[in-house]
Amino acid sequence: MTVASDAHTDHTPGAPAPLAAAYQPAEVESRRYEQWVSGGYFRADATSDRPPFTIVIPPPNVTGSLHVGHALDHTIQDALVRRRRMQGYEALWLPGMDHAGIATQNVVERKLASEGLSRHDLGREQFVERVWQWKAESGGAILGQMRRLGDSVDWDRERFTMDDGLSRAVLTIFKKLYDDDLIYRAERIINWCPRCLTALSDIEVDHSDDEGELVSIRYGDGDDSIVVATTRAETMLGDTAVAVHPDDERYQHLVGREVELPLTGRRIPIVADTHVDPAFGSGAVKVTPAHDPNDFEIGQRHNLPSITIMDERAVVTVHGPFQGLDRYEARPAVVAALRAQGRIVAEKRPYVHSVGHCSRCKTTVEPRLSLQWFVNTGPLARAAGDAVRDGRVRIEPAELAKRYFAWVDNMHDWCISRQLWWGHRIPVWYGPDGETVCVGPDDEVPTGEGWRQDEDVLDTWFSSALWPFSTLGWPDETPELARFYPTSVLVTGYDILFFWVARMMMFGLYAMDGRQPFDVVALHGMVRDQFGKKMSKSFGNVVDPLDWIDRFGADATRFTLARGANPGADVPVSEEWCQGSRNFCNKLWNATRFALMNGATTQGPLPEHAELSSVDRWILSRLQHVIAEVDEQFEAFEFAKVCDTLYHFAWDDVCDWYVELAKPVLGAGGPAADATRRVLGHVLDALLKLLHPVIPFVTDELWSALTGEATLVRGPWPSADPAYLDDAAEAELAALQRVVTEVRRFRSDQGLKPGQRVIATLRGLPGAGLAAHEPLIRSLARLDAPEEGFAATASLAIAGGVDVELDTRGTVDVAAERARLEKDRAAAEKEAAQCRAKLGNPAFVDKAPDAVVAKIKDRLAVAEADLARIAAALEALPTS
RNA sequence: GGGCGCGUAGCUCAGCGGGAGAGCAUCCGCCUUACAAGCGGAGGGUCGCAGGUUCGAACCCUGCCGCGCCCACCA
Repeated sequence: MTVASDAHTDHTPGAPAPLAAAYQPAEVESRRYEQWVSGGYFRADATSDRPPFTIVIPPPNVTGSLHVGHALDHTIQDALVRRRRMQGYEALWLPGMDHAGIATQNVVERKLASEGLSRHDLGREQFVERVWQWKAESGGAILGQMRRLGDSVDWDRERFTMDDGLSRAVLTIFKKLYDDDLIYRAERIINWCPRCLTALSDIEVDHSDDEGELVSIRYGDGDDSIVVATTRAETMLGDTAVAVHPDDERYQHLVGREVELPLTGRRIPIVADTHVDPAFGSGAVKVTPAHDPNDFEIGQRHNLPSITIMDERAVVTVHGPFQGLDRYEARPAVVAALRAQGRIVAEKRPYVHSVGHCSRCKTTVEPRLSLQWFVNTGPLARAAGDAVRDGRVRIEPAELAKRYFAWVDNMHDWCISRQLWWGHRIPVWYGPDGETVCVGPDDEVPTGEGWRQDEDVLDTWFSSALWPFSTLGWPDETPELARFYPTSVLVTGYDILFFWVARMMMFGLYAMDGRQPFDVVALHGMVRDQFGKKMSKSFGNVVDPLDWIDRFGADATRFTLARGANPGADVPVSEEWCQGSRNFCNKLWNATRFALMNGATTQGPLPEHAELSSVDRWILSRLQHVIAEVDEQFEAFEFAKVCDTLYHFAWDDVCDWYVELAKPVLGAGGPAADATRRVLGHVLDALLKLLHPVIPFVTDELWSALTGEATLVRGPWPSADPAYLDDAAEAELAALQRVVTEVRRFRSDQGLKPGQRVIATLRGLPGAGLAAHEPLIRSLARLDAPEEGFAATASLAIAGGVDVELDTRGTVDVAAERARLEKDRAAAEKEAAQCRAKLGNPAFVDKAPDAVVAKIKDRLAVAEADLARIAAALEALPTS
């Protein structure tokens, strides 16, 4: 039998728990998350008197699982919320998901297609039922991923854009907008997807440069003929005019007259319109009001008829020979027919031009005249712009506000009807005599013969635009709404600044009587690979966050993402960097192990100032700086800097120096050791708290082991205490580090083994303020005290006035040492020369600030002193 | 066609008016009693190019070259 016992059997509360030899994330993560949820630590109380802090999650689409971009988004939000929670705020992070209308419908339709079915085979009701089934599956997977990530969301408040409450909010605002004449129904040109068979808003259309063929066609004959160009020849069947610029002298004589439209026998007018660019092509444009947005507007201006020539599947419906042809069949057929008549005067192939595609299925969009519902965005968009202009809402980083203004200040009316089945059905009923009734949540639905509801559903962004207040109970005046609105920060990628943020602003300000939906919009970038490339399946560089969590831990995954997250900037990540983050977590683990093995404690106050060594005072001073920096960086959403600051403090200051300096003190015992145990406990306590928002699992586990407390989820958050700032101690430790580093460098250059005994004298320590530290320096630099027969064979001149004379007889490599000193001398000479040059320049001495001149003088003095010592050291070298 | 941003060490980036930095990678030496997922040390950059402002420029201004993103109704 041994005395060693299992780590979890004999641990009593309040006593430090023994830690395993290395951090094993999996077990800790599941145990801690369970503890956090069952302890109710993430629940936000609408009735407490703490200051509120609210973030509503950008609801993930129920189309699949979370990708690494979500992991970034969630890590940032979780860090913000966790810090506020530790600071004593009533912190609410509200989770939920988006029904994602067209995207989800497409996913389910694809699944059906693999069974050989279409949605029409099932019918509307059954199809929607299938989508709800899918939502249950996919949504469950997403919630599981959020748990793995460690998201500290309030699970009791989870919402879905199609749950009862949010549907009620949709009806309420639709009615309000309708009554305020901000929603209307009109026949307009809209983007139409002939595959999805629905209207699309501008932002659901992706433009790309595609190859096409530009053909020039002669309309009319003889003196009355005019040439127009098009990439969509089939649309000429619907032409109702030709337009020229009013100032274009070439066509003055034709304006007001008619020409014959080939193939159709129709005669169409020539109109003058300033939209036409006289410099492009022939300077004449064919006008197809029913199939082109510009042409539609020209048609409106000149009272032209609109002739729809294609159905919703983009199949031609007119003119015998072409009837029944798909647009891509009709196009060459029309060109061939025109060519047969000798009307094709020029062809340009390939001709690259911008073409719109359905963002969901990539089908080329066909502009189409149709009857749709629109939101009149004018007044709403103006208010949305003003809220940022007058500073009520801050966009971080500020540069991206320009993009926001460009968008809201030029917004077209928003087409909100979609010819889909999955979504909020438009709450409008049409009566038998043409009556139209908009029905709010508490209104009676019209009954009786002939009444029917609009078949269409609302654009998915209509409901997500309500997210910041609908999730808090609006339209009811709930305690949650009163307490948690406006939300504090909206965290999202800059890619949906327009899609979502601008719309939440419009509806939030409108529904909440001018109160903004959030105070700050904190934008982050896209996650990319280690070479800055976009992640794509075809390129094979996609990272699955769950894979990293499995292999390196949730904390390592989060730290890797946060470490690259500068405001608005893209975040490059790689597996190697995640390994580095894992190593960092393990470093913290081992540092805490060391502390516990040596009796570090967080019990009781820190020792009095007089009992603290300068080493203790140094690390405490550094800690105050770090706390202040981290607070500033958090407030500025500079997560990369937060991580960098804490990484270097933990690894360099605490582990590499403080712990190493503490070892001999702890070994010696006595009051000094006791003070060090308290300081070490205090520093680790603060460090773990500062890191907790970013890497919650490992820090909570270690903090519990260190303090015996259950969890630090509720804080407190450390605050900087200026009383512990100590410039003298910092200067002293900097000098100590210089001496130790120089000796180590000497040993390394000399090829001395770490075990190799080196005896040395240390001169000048009192002058450098290091008198008390000789034992520590000897310990860290592995220098033995001089003994009988000591003879210096090498000398190190160290900035700050310390000389180390070493007796390395039998081991020193004179040539190597000489080379080392020569290199140092060259560096010092360069430094001195630079300083002298500056000081020799009267303009510099005259115009530069005194502090800068004084600094240069100091540098020169140091360099000159170094040169003197190096010269002496070279002199002392054996000549052979 | 407009707008925004970026070019700093092999890679990814920080620094943004007074001594060129970090992480990873590379090289050398170490199982030094918390940690080899570690320790110690080293090498590596005319800060895209050309002008200008300044006592002084990676940093401010102008132009050029090369990248990236966003918006837009190029028939």
